[in-house]
Amino acid sequence: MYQPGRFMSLNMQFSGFEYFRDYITKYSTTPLTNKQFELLSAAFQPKFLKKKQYFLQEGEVCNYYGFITKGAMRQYRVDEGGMERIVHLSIENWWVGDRESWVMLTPSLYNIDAWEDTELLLIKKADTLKLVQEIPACNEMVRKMDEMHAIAAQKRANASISLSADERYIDFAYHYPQIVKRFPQHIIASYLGITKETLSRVLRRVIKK
Amino acid sequence: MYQPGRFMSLNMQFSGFEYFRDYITKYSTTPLTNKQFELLSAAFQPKFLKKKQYFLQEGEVCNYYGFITKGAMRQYRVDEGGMERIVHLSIENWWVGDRESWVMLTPSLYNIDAWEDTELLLIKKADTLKLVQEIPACNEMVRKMDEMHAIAAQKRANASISLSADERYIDFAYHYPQIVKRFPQHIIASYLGITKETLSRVLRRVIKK
DNA sequence: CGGGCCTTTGACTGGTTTCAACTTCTGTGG
DNA sequence: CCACAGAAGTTGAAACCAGTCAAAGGCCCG
Repeated sequence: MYQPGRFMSLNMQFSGFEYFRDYITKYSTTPLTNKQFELLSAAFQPKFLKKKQYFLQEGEVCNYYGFITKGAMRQYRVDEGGMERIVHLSIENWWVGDRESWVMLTPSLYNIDAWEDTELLLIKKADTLKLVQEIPACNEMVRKMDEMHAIAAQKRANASISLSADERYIDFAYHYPQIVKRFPQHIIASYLGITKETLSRVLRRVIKK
Repeated sequence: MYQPGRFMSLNMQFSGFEYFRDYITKYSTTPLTNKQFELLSAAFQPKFLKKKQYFLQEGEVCNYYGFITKGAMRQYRVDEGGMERIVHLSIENWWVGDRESWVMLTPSLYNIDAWEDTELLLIKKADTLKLVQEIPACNEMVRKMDEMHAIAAQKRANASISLSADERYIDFAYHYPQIVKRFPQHIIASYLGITKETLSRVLRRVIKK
């Protein structure tokens, strides 16, 4: 039975696959050879999620990481009061997954689901280890991603500690306009750690200017 | 003129140098050979800081990272109102440095100084790149440290967004009792993003239980 | 003993949350 | 194409948590 190369088949299913190539090459100093890119591509499998469908549920171990080629997803936990606390929002060209569970192999505290119909490229934990060892550019990319992730988290902590609700929204909307457009207000509010009512009032104030 | 190996000389100056070896080996799956360990050691230089002395000042680029073998340090920035906002506290067996400046080679927004008399092992940016390339265990260690760092930063961001002052203190004191013992309350308060007065009241409430 | 640093306490203020009611928007099935 | 239900956003009033300011007390070290 004839089976086309994984790379080709992926390419045909996802118009967004080229974004992925761009993303990879952007992060590595030495450009990937075609050979390496195919090796890389072969490690990924496509996945479709309909709106509201889970990518990961609380208690599961995050064995897959996903690169979003189309759609929008959210990561959140449910607090004691039953409120959904958003900890992460991601759209095209971003990764999704629970980093802590992924790295430590512990059950996740979070849920991740699709906010819109979404197309993903999935990679298994074991396969990343192989890739990182075999492709230097890949190793470098992962390290840079971790660094960026840490820096971003640091900034977020600083923001939530020292900025007012108004400032926090303005700052976020400035840096991530695409995200703000893509999700409803109450989701953004939750991500910023304020209530939807407060965000509504913030917007009234901010728009005035 | 006779010059003993770097490793030996370091060993003699720092009783805490063995902690460093433990630290390294703990993080790498394959144990280091003596050869590798010497190579590693040669890249580090000892440094002493007296209490209040700066390791890094706002505006400088962080070209060195430090491993603390003895002492305690703080990283903070000064806000518009002249308040010192602590962003990081570290003691023996921890690293110090401004990750963002270190990674991006941009001027730091932070100050880092010694809270107690401190002994450090310093490494230069360029040397880390070499080590990471030449010693696989080193590469692995750096990646794991990045991962841990990213996870910790994430947790801190979540805590500062969704926990009350009481919860934040309890959580922090539970996870980092050594740090709490080592610094005065107003420093801990600043790190948690609350005022010293609030922390004082928190403690009164918490101790009651 | 005095001075600096740290902590505690009280009164006041303000930004945010909470709760509840109401409006607007949107997509779906009859 | 309208009707309607569910989701999203708005508004007001009351309660609350934490910040600010000011003053006093504790503690340690020279």
